Amino acid sequence: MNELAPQDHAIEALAALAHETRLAVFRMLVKAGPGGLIAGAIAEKQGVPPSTMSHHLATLEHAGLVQSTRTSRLIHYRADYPGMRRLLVFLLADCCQGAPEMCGDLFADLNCPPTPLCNA
Amino acid sequence: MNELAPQDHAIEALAALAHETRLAVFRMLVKAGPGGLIAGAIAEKQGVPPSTMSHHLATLEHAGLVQSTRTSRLIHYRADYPGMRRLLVFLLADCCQGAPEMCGDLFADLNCPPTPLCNA
DNA sequence: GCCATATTTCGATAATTCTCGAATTATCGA
DNA sequence: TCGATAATTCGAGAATTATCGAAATATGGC
Repeated sequence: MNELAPQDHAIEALAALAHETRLAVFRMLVKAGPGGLIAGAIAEKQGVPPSTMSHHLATLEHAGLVQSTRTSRLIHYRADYPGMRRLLVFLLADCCQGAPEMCGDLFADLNCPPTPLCNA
Repeated sequence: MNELAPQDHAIEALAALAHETRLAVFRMLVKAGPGGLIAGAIAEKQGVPPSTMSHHLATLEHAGLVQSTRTSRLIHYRADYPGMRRLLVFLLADCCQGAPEMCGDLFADLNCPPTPLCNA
């Protein structure tokens, strides 16, 4: 229903990540892989009350950075890879006209093992 | 003096970009190239009062996303390419452990002409 | 149905950020 | 030095965001 302009979508994602707890949670979920983590465990790990964490997770989900599914009483949260990818592409988009040196050969600065996926 | 942890630095940059006017200004400066733009012109182009724009530019500069230099009465602002690059590298860093498909082959999604710099 | 568990939603306060006119600083030209 | 221009800093009100306990919702086991 609510189709947002690309830059508004990006602003929402940037704002969601611009918070100590939420950024830590998102990175934790990325590292956790596709299995994700349970809401309660996330809150405990970060040392914040469940209600506060619920707000943060809702913010991340609304921004398209995480996804959730319920299995019985537990709610699993996992990183939304395509969503994060959209943000990265948006941020990289302006490199072509104006500043290719800003993002050219980005992977050279990462300590990535040279796997096909990461350095593709 | 004030050496910030990497994630705090990233949060500052993310927060700086998570604002309609500031994001528009930063993208404008990236497109403008190394010559940058004059403060007054930026404010006029965005339709905000000079004092408001000054705050926004200071926020971007403090976050390490733009730089300024004065030439006589004019202050030139330009995108801080290494600064933005640091943010991108930080955001990409977790791909290696956990989710390489999140950022692998990112440039395939860009409408970049296949210049060596952009697709390096 | 009842109780326990997992999580969210509500609601109210605290903290932060945003905005912009007015005052201030800096620079130049005459 | 004076006046004009460019931009910033100050200050205060408006708007937004953050926090978290209490109440509500959802699920499963007995």
